[in-house]
Amino acid sequence: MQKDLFVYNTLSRTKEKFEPLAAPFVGLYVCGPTVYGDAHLGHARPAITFDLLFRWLKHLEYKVRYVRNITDVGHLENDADEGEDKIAKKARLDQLEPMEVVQYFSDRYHENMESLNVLKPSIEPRASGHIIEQQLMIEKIDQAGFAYTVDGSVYFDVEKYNRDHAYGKLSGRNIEDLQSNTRELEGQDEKRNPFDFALWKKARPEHIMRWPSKWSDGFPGWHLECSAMSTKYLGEQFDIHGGGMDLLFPHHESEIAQSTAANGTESVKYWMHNNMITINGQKMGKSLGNFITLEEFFTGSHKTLEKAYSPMTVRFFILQAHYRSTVDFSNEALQASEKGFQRLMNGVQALEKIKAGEVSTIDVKAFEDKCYAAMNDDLNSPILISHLFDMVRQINSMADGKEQINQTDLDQLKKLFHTFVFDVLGLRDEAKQDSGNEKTAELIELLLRLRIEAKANKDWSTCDKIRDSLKELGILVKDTKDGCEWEILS
RNA sequence: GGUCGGUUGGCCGAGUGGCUAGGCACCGGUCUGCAAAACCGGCUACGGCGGUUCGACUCCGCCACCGACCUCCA
Repeated sequence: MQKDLFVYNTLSRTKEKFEPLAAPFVGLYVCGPTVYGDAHLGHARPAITFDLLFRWLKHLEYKVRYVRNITDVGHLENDADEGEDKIAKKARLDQLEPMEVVQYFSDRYHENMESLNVLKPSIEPRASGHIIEQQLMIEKIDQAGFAYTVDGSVYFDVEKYNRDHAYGKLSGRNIEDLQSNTRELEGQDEKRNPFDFALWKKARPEHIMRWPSKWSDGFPGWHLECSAMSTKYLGEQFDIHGGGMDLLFPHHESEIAQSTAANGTESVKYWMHNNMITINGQKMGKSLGNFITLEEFFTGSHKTLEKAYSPMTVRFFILQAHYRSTVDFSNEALQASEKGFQRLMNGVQALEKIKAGEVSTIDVKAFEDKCYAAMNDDLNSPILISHLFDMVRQINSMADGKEQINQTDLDQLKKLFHTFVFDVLGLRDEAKQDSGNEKTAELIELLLRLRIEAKANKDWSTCDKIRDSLKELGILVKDTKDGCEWEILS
């Protein structure tokens, strides 16, 4: 009934049937954030995309080990020799210990992820905690003959690797093109070829993040941490590696080369990449300076934002586009998502109040099949959401007495709706959360009872006064056939 | 310049060789003391030019435009 999951594999550029290397176990590795600044909307995309995958795999009863790293070393600011470590740079500016910066932004990241209802990964390793593993991997690569050392720095010999392996297979490049297209950067003279990349870099005297090694006091190269940590926690071969499309080249390409060189085998079976979030049609990114942090979305404090957008609005907005499409940010789009999300939540609440009848005019089984089909088709969350909206309409019709449902179907529908809305899409009803205060709820109920009395007496002015006053407090009153409902507006 | 991807209605965003999602906005109707909500209905598009086909938004070719990557980037 659940059919098979198909995922788009960047390696083959096609959707492939997902078959774990060792079912029911699934190993999933995703490139996490570099913690030297607040997370922005772009960071929410892979987090939510792979959260969706994680949730779906678990729903399909796979036993998933989800590893998402935190990058807290490496990643040079400019180029290999002239640049300084991003973390170190930020630390010097703020007069903080590098690890203090890392801790601060890691905590902020975790808070953002919690707000977005992103599940914690099974393991969240830090690059700085795996220096030894990275050094050991360099040695393996060196022993295999794919590394060379120049003045305390170790480089990966791409040309040699390419003789027996296809460097560029993931990103669709070939070494000749790279030869002619790689920019001439300063201080690259240590490398045999411009496309070679560092495995270990000797630290200059002022470089404060450094570790001792047999080659030099230095730090590991950009791409190494993911290879080392994925190997450590998921094995030399594992199922899925995810990340943003912008990491495809050179990061993931180099990961493949490193792992293959070190272990002798191809490491990843399925490569999955989420697309970018754009703003005014351009990628939102740190380097372009056009990013809006998640915190700013939640508080509405960025000048581009017309208002604050709740975490669930942001999550829903992202889920309404397929993960492999770009999604363009705009206030209009966010507000459409906000309204839509509210409609969905209202539907969930309406469903709770439906009373079963004798017969069903609703096809619950067809609904179920369509939902599974959507998710199994490369996590097509927008299609899933469209089916949920179709069902919301039917739920509302039931509430209006225009459609009917029997007890068996009703139970099943409630279960399905709950599963897909909350467990799979990972949404949560924020209004419900806000009204968590029982006293508040009781007070509102009291006022509404008074209003119903006034209404019975056709005392419209009292009636409207209560409704209007509540609205000013952010509480929306909706009359129904036999009474009224209320909800807290965000 | 190279590689890859995109161009869908007022906006966002799916998708398929013929039956052409969904949300938001807008318009009309039902309901309602009024409003809101809800329901019903309307609005209904696939960048341009050729080609394949009984039939293309969907396949192919060319062109235009946009973007990503080629440097850290989610």
